[in-house]
Amino acid sequence: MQLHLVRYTDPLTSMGPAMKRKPSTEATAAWIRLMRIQSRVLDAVEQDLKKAGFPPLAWYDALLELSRAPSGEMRPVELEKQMLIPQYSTSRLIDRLVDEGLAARRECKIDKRGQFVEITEVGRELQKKMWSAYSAAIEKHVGSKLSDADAAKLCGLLDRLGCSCGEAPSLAARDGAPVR
Amino acid sequence: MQLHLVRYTDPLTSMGPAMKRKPSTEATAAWIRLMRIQSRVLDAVEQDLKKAGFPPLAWYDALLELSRAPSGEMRPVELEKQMLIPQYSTSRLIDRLVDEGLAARRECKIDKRGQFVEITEVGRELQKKMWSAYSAAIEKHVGSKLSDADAAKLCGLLDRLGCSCGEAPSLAARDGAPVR
DNA sequence: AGTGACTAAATGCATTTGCATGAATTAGTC
DNA sequence: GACTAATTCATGCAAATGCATTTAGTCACT
Repeated sequence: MQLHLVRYTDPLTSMGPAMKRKPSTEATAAWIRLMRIQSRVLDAVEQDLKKAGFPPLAWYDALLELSRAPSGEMRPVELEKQMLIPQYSTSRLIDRLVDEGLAARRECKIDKRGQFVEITEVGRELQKKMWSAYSAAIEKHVGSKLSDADAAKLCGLLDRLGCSCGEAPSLAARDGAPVR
Repeated sequence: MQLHLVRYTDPLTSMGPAMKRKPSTEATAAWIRLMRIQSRVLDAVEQDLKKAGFPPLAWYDALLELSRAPSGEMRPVELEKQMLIPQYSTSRLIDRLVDEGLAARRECKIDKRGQFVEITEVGRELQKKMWSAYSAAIEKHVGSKLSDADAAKLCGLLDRLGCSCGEAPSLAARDGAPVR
């Protein structure tokens, strides 16, 4: 349908060595759905959490990662890799967790550039409380709209776009769901 | 519809007045994938556009909506509804488009509270140029990883989460892909 | 016409993000 | 060991975002 674009709008497209193929209507539709639905569902879940008086989801993700780490501590760099967020973002997220008494910075003796971040008891408790509200929101906005079989299919299709998202499903579902 | 909900009853669920049903591992896994993959794919596409020297996707969406509107103009409120972004966000987006000469504010005679926003020739050109890069990015990050049949399946599954995202696929793909 | 409820859009202010850079430390190389 | 490159983390600054409020205009009703 957008053939006319290819045909005469853009001579650039046919020139470069970087040949630009146009997506099928199906692919485009999938892209749109992926963007719109994700945004809606995420919004809905975050709103639920917020209404219940909880901090943003990113905090949960960080607390979950920390709580899973051996002895509840990890390096910021590691956290950064797990959460797939930029370095400065991690740094500031940790700032806020520390400010709220949910985590603490510990000196790192083996590498003096770095540090360790350790989750506190309060942090662990918050993570658990949040999971209760969070899981309810997931059920409400995802689980209740899809059979398990369909959810699994959806996973499979999405995975092909990202080439695996790291974590085994069984692990992920054990006591929480990291997001980004 | 959601028979699986009724199937099992754990003690937790049947306790509170606020019935918190836990999601299945499949649902949780789907949620995680939806969040992570979307974020990755969106990032990848936005990066491609940025590297090509183009403004953010939101600009494209707005320009596309405007270019589709009869005589290339619409009310901010309408744009807001189409794009599913907050009112203040629309207001500022328009500011930026106007600053760059991509759109112009027009007086609205029938309702003096409001206004019309009209896309300029430059705006239309930018929209077309962006679509060329944008569509290439969609093909690269979505189309090339999924058969058309699978893309269609993915659409179907996602649609069930959001209960339709407004637009008919054929229309959406005609000359662009609005995102949020 | 006057009042109050409502809608369209803009804006002030605090918070958050993105980007680039800086400071400290470690690693690699000769 | 001295020098350069790479790493870990923090931060200043500009831009973007979210939220609440303001301004201006409309509408319904009496």
